[in-house]
Amino acid sequence: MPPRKRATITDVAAAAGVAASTVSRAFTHPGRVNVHTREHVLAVAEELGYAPNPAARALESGRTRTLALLVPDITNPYFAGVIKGAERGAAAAGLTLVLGDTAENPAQEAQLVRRLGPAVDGFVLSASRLPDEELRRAADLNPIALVNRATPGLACVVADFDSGTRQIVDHLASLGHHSLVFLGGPPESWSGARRWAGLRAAAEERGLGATRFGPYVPALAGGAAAADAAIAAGATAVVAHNDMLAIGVMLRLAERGVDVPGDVSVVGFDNIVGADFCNPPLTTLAERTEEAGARAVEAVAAQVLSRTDDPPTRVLPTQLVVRRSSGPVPG
Amino acid sequence: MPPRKRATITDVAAAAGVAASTVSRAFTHPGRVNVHTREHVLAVAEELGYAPNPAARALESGRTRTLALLVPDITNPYFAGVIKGAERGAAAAGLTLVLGDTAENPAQEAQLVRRLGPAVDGFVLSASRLPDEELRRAADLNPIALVNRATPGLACVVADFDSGTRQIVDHLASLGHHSLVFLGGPPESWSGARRWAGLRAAAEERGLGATRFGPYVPALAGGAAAADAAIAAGATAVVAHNDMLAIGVMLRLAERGVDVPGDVSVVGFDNIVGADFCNPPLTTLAERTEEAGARAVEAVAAQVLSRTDDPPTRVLPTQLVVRRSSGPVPG
DNA sequence: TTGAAAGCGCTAACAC
DNA sequence: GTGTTAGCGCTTTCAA
Repeated sequence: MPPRKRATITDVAAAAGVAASTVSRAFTHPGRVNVHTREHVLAVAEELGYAPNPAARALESGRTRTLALLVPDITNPYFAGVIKGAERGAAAAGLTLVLGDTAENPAQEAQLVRRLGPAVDGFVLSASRLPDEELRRAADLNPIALVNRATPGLACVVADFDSGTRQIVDHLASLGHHSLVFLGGPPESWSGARRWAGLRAAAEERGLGATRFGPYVPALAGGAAAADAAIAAGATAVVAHNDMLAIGVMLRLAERGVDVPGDVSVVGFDNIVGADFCNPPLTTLAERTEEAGARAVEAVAAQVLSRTDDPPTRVLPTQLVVRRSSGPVPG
Repeated sequence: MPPRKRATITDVAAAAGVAASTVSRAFTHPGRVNVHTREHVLAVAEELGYAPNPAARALESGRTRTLALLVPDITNPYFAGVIKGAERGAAAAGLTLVLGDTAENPAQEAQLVRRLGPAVDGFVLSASRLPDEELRRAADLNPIALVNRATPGLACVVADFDSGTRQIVDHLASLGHHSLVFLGGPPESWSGARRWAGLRAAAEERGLGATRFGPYVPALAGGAAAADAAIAAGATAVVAHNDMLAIGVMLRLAERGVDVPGDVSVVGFDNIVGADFCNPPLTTLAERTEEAGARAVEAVAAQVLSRTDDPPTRVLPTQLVVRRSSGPVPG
């Protein structure tokens, strides 16, 4: 069964008694056509419910006016902000956004990049799991911007983890803690590595001890093992790979009768929806995820217009949101 | 600046020493080409990094192998499940998913439908705010499936609110409550109307009183006003339009020293991420949002293949998840 | 089994 | 200011 028939530019041209090219101009170069003809053409188009066929435009121009955003897990609230920001940025630039879920799987990510490549003008890759080399190869075919992943030669938007981790360490130090335990996430996570590196450096600077446990599943479910390890180690302050893990940790701590923040302070990363209403509300490092998404789209759009040799890396500020899960060291 | 050059079918044909049509066949009708030629062609294509241009295919066939999913608010965790399910369904059918955020705005939704129409094979509209008539008009041009919205003549996937609301009322009745207060969401919300209608009917059946307050903003922020109204009315059980509102209500109740569930029981709708870790964990009606997304995609895909006169309405079961926010009536 | 040629809807280059 | 024409990359007749 054929798709419903839509009015084409020829239909409009015939109905308006002009050439197809005039209809085309009326839409794309309104200035280059007589005001009267244009209005007439637009009226006829409206009446016929005509809308230009993007596929045909794309074929001619090589531009699809479409961007793809690939995220590891659409349901992860962290990416909701990135998606929202990218959506907003794309809409502002008159671009369509295609969304892809890579299921945290590099192979799936590579396949999507390959398959979507010819259909889009560029990619925003959020928390990409692809090796640097593969990213660069993909960037030869399509403009790419990375979110929370830095690869030399590619446009990147990253959170300022150096400042962020220092804020966390300063906060814990000011509460009298002498050491912290980092509950790590997936080993391949670029931002996970940056978080730990930053914490470690800041802790050393401040004379705090810092230990890393894990890797744990960066989800509620990963919290039990992480919390048990932290308890066994006698930690007074734990910093989790992300908020979901942090909340999972607090759930387990409560289950085991450990008071937060009385016995243990808990800090997360991301400031997701829910960090404000979990129990106790979570102290966490807020990233500007929406802005990151929007900026990444901008970066790709800019590269579409003029290929840059040295695309920029943008560092977005981070801010520690102190809630009730962190408090003075016990004793 | 022109987009990067990609290998075209002609490049592959030239490199393989065959005609373009043979390359085309090697990809689309593998059976109709000599095994040797095909393998050779595919090898050359692989080497050149060739991938068929979807825009060109779409132009010829009128099929884009792309579906659009429109949601009122991407960041709302409720829609994360729908998105995930739709994404999965689309991937399974070899379709690309385009995502659009309508910002809860009917005009924006209409514009997206219009603009995306020629670029996609069909739409999944989640919690559409469009009037029935407009939906039907859009359905003349593109196959459409609705999620949690029923419009005669269109394919719909809806949650079983009749059963769901009965489960809620039965649960409250079994706890000894004599009446409930419904804290309503947006007046245009189809599912909001269904929820209230169901609660009301079930309450009457069970001999419980049921009152509706609102409308409130269906978000954390709407909770304060809603909670205050419930307190003023002396409610022992409140059912909120959705989980975000319910959690917002609990936050305000805690602030005002009202114990949940000691003084007031709170029930939500949606079972979002966070309903399990808010304080206290929320009793809520779980919908199968992922399945809804996947089924809706299936429904659209089926209509693409053969236009049906009477597309089906699918009702998905709902299940009350009892957590600690609901308890025996006080006194 | 394969090649040549036409055409999908649109835009741009070139006439007039 | 507007019409004519060619061609974007691909699939699909139609011949061979």
